[in-house]
Amino acid sequence: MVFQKRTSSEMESCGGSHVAEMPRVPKSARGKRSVRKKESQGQAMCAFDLLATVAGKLLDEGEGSLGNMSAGSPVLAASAKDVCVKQEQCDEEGKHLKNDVMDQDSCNESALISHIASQRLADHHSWKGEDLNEVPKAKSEAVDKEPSMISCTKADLGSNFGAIADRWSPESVESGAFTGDAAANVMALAAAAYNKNAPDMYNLLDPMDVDVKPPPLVSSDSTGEMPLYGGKIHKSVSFPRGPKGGAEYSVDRENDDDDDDKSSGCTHSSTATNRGLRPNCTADQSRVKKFLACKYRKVAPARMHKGDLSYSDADRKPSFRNKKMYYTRQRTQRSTFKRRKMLDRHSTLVSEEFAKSNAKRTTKVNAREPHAASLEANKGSNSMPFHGSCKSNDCHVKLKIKSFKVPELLIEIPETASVGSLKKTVLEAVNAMLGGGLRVGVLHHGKKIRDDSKTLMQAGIDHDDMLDNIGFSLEPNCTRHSSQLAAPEDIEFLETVETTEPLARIAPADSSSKHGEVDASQELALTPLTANYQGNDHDSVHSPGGISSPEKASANSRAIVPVTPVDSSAGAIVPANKAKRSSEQGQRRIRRPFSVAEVEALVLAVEKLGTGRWRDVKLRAFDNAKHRTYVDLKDKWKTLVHTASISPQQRRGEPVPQDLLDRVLAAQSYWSQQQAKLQPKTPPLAEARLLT
DNA sequence: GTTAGGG
DNA sequence: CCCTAAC
Repeated sequence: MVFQKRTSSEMESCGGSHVAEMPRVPKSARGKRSVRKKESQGQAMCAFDLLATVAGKLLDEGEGSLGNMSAGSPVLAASAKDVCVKQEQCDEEGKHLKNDVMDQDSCNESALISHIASQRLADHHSWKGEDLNEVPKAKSEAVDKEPSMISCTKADLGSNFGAIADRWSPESVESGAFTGDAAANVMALAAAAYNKNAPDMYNLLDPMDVDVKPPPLVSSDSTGEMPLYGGKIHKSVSFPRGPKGGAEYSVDRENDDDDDDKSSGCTHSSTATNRGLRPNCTADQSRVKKFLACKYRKVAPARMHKGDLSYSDADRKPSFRNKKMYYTRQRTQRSTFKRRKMLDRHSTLVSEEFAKSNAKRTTKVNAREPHAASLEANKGSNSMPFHGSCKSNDCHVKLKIKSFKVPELLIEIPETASVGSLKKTVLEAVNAMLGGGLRVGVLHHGKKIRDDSKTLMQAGIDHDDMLDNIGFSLEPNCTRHSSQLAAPEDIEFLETVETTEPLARIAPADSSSKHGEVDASQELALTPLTANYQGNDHDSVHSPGGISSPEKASANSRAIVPVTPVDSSAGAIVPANKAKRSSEQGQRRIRRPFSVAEVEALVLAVEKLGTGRWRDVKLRAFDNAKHRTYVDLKDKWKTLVHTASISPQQRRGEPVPQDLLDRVLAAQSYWSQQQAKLQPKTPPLAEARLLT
């Protein structure tokens, strides 16, 4: 009598009857294991601190020694040991926060369940979600914090900066040039310079925060999705639901996802060390620090030991992997966690892989320096030394860099675009440029000094010049590493970043406005990307979940083409190893948020089949959605249950109709109930009676 | 290959 | 989504 249940239910055309299947005896007896060891994480060293300290040491030892980094590396390594390892301090906060939330959740849920338990599934529609919407204070507080965290994590500074700083570092090191601060300053300056060049955009750039909530973009989210299930979704009468979540819903999600994507992209570039950051231990930054620290733990040693940049990611990968647990536990908050996870994963799997979205990011560094325009590199030679260091003479010159000139940027954006998108667009443009590799140009009396080997003196730069006659410019740099950087890996990495990334990101989908020259390269860059990253969020399938697809993402921010005035051969570089890299096994599956329709189908199936039969659920409702595995469905259900048990304010992504969530809870409670009854060897009869 | 859970 | 233990 056990066997027929499937067939029978399978044949049911899922009307309103929820009671269809005899729950399969759950294998839940399997003990749950939370085996994974939590390795000490307290060891996490703050990358910044480390860097700062090391840098400090180096600097303290005199600029002279900085001039020759070939000998500097050993110094670095040595110094690193002495550096006192600082520990992440802001962890607690996050933990508490989480606990709060969790506790509340569980309370909510249990209360809810009990409430539900007494009801029959059939009338689950009757109870309103309002009951669930009460938000315990602690909870709301937690929620309130979220935005800031997100924005920060998002700005996660780092990756972008890190990547850049990192890319600078080779030169910096060799020339004894930049310290973390310098790198940061440069970044800020870049923005500042831009502001200067485009005064009217000053305010737009000023915040420099990546848009957390860009303006709503019309999304086609819930439109073409039905085909997915080939008519398997039965709109039974028992599901009175409002109009499907339309464009407005998807907006948030898009941003959300875009967000994630960004973060993932950030990941790629994150193999870099983030020296541009300041070790202020704000809650936000601490996360960043943690993240960075984790990475840095691995990267730094490799780098230090090798004494140059010749280390390959191949070397790092394994260790990254092994240490994963170090930070897995550091989760402090959901959203942050998610991001970090992605980052971690990426770092381990495709660490050196193209820094997908440098262009998307900016950092708090900028944000905190709204007036970067007047930012000063007043640390003298410490932070802004020239290539031709004044090693030979002891008279150091003090520099005051008021601004950097930035290559012209052309931005074209429809009038209808929102300010937010404008910001984003500009930001992208700037970042694309920055992310594309920069170098500093030095101008003396307006004349460019090209010979790096010249000493300042030889160049005719003396004290008197420093303040007024010296100018710095940021220039796109696409050739430098080919000669300077040792490791092919790095070159590859950089090239990838420089070319495909920014271009692809910005490339207008409709070639409506491009500047000829760059065009071709865009094509080049875009093609391979499509197979990887862009495809990342772009649902190749019918799934409307495909959020930040290029079209959507840049719907309002069309053409931004960094026009590189200098001899930039950018775009000439062919992203050769793109495919190779991405195709490597480890590639994380692209994120495909469940659409409301999918959720509905899932709910429907679960209502009928129950939890614990995901394979059947899959076959039943998602047989045609090859990208949805039963594990996915199971996971989705898990999240749905959770989602349903939290306040609407805490939910993210495309809103799931409350009634659906209600059904989720109802079904969940119902089926868990069934399982419970089965556990204590309750004969199937009981079930049969219940199911009647 | 499935399930169930933790991450 | 990923990873795994336990089936």
